[in-house]
Amino acid sequence: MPAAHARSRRERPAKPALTRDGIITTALRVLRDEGLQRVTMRRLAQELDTGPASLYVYVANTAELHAAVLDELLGEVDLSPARGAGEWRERVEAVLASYGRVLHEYPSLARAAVVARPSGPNYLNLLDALLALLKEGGVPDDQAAWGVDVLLLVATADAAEHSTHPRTPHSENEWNALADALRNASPTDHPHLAGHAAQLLSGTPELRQAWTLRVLLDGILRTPLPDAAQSSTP
Amino acid sequence: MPAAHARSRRERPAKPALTRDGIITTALRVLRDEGLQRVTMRRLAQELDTGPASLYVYVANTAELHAAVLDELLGEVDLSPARGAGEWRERVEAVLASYGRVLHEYPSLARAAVVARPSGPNYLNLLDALLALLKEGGVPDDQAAWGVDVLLLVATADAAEHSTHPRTPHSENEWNALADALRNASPTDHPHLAGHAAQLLSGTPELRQAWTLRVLLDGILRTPLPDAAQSSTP
DNA sequence: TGTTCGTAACGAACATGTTCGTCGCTGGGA
DNA sequence: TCCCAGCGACGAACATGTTCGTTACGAACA
Repeated sequence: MPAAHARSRRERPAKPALTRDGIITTALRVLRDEGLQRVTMRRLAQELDTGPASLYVYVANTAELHAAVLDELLGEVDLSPARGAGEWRERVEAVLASYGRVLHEYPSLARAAVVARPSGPNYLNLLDALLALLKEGGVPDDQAAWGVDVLLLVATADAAEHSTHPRTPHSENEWNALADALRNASPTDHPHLAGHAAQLLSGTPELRQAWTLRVLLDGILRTPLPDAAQSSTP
Repeated sequence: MPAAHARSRRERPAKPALTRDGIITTALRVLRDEGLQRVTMRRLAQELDTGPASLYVYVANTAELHAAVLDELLGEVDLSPARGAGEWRERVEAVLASYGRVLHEYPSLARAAVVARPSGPNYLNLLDALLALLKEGGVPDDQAAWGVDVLLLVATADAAEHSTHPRTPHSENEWNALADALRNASPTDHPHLAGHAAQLLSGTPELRQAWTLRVLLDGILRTPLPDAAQSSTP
């Protein structure tokens, strides 16, 4: 019955052609309206009046879709500290904190970002801003180039780790599992853990992140690249 | 027809009672025999002669199952450098390299580990070994405590990122997408990216990991904890 | 005008994760 | 000996991700 199909097409001439951009735009709308857990292939297909299979021409899989969505969201990261005044370390901290805040809004996106890193314009803006700050701080170009990668890796992984919903009992239990394990560490089996549980578990996520950032900036600033790395360009 | 059920039970008196340990052991067997992609709830249920729902009493979800499996696999990490002789930094590098090698064998496990960190005995051994090495290197106790966390976070996230199968064209494409984006960066929009693509993309994963590790160790060794962190124990 | 052919789109199918309501066994009390 | 209450186990159901083979459309050509 081809007539029925043809007619359904004719009746919807306004239907936009399937496009990667269109898919991502729709994904963003669904994300804001119903949350990330509703940003599924099927839901988007329904929204675009097609079948799930059609989307796979433009998007490799759900993870890549989420990464693309994240890239759009990255437009909300506040890069103004990069152009402002003040101590460069604090400004790096401000930019990464803003990045972290965006990731924390949509935890699953952080997880997606660990695997499939975005490469859109907003991500490039972020890279550029961080590079500018590092150079301003006197970090040699090559160290800065590798350094931004590590900074974003840590920020992303950190968000992914701390971003299991506060509501789920699972994360609570898992965290307690580790905490209990540390507190009950046997002095003979794990001499360096035993008695140090408090230290290992101390600090708020914010304090730890701030410290980690200082560790990284300090190390990036001081550590020259290995000699072998000067000319290799894959 | 209850008789059928009863008889099937009688005919299999050797069937072990459902146990978290049993589930994980079975998961390990399936992992070695058929790869991680076959370690599914349904496959395990079939292996244990039960339904998928039964497993959820002992395992919260697939991610936690994978984390538990990873914890078992962590037994293969070579911790002998921790007890050996030599420069402590190189021994940290050796331990983390071994850890990375285990993760690289089963990429999805690395991804699982970013979200749900293990807390089993093997993980504790790893923590203890790293702590021992840091202390040997003269790192203050509190800095070492926070430092091991960062070290493992980076090692894990790094494995998760570089561990998309070499076979899938997706990862290849995504990497090229980022590389192309960097190479074509406009000098006006991204002044710090333009012309520096080579630097940003240079180096083998191994060289970058080695550098990152030096960055971290150097920073961990030098950076004292913030004052506010001395007494907080959540 | 009528035919052919490549490409995009599609419907249906299969495997998976996760949850819900029910069922059957087991052990303790009358 | 019989009953029953609690609990672990279970089957079925639903939503999802992903793939396969087929189909409709429009452009090039005779």
